[in-house]
Amino acid sequence: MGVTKSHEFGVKENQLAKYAKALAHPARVAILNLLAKRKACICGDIVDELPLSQSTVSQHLKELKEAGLIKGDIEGAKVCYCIDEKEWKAAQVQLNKFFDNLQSGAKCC
Amino acid sequence: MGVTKSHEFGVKENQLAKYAKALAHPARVAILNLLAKRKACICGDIVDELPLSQSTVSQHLKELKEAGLIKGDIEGAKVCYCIDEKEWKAAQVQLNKFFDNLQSGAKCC
DNA sequence: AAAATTAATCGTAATATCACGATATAATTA
DNA sequence: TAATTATATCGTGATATTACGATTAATTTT
Repeated sequence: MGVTKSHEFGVKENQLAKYAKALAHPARVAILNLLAKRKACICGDIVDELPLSQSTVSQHLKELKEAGLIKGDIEGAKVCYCIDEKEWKAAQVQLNKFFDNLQSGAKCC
Repeated sequence: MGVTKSHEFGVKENQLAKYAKALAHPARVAILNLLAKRKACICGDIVDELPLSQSTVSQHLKELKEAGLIKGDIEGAKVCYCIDEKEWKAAQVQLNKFFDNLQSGAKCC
């Protein structure tokens, strides 16, 4: 982002932005859909499902993990990724709270 | 994003990613909070509330407008920004559908 | 009409993101 | 043990984002 001023904003705004950022690319949305529907969770299978290289998928998985939305379990040579249900629900609740804040009534313009 | 492959993904994934991207910066979250709570809607007032320059705020407003979440009404020399309630609710519904897709039950890892 | 206010846009610098191939590392199989 | 398989990481190029000051264009005020 180039010299971002994230630190000038509150914890809540940053937390919400962090979740949103994790969802801000269709590949990551697609990955989360696969995990959510348990159609695939082994890294290699996810790679097979997407039109991206192994290294790119690995990078997206890393971002999702850093946002806290998924976790990776090492199973021998393979890695099984799963949605972190607790964080997942926390993200949903936080996003909903944000959207519910819309105050209807007298329009200002 | 450099040579992004968004087009390789479905309309739904891209739509969701578009909304998420709009929320992916704390400044835009802050702006939406101001609009939602009707604390400010005149561009200049929004600028006064944020630790960013006028041109930067204007750029963020443009992105929110392009995502469809807000609209701007010209009022003489000033511009009043408002949340587009229809699109706002559409975004909330779509995000919720996405989060609700999580299938619980037997863990895969 | 001239000066001031308001907001968008332009140009640009710094940094982040996306994507890939190549390589490294670790586990499995032959 | 050697070869194979699975995944992460490194290095890099292309593009996007964030931020700002300066400028522009349009209104409003003086």
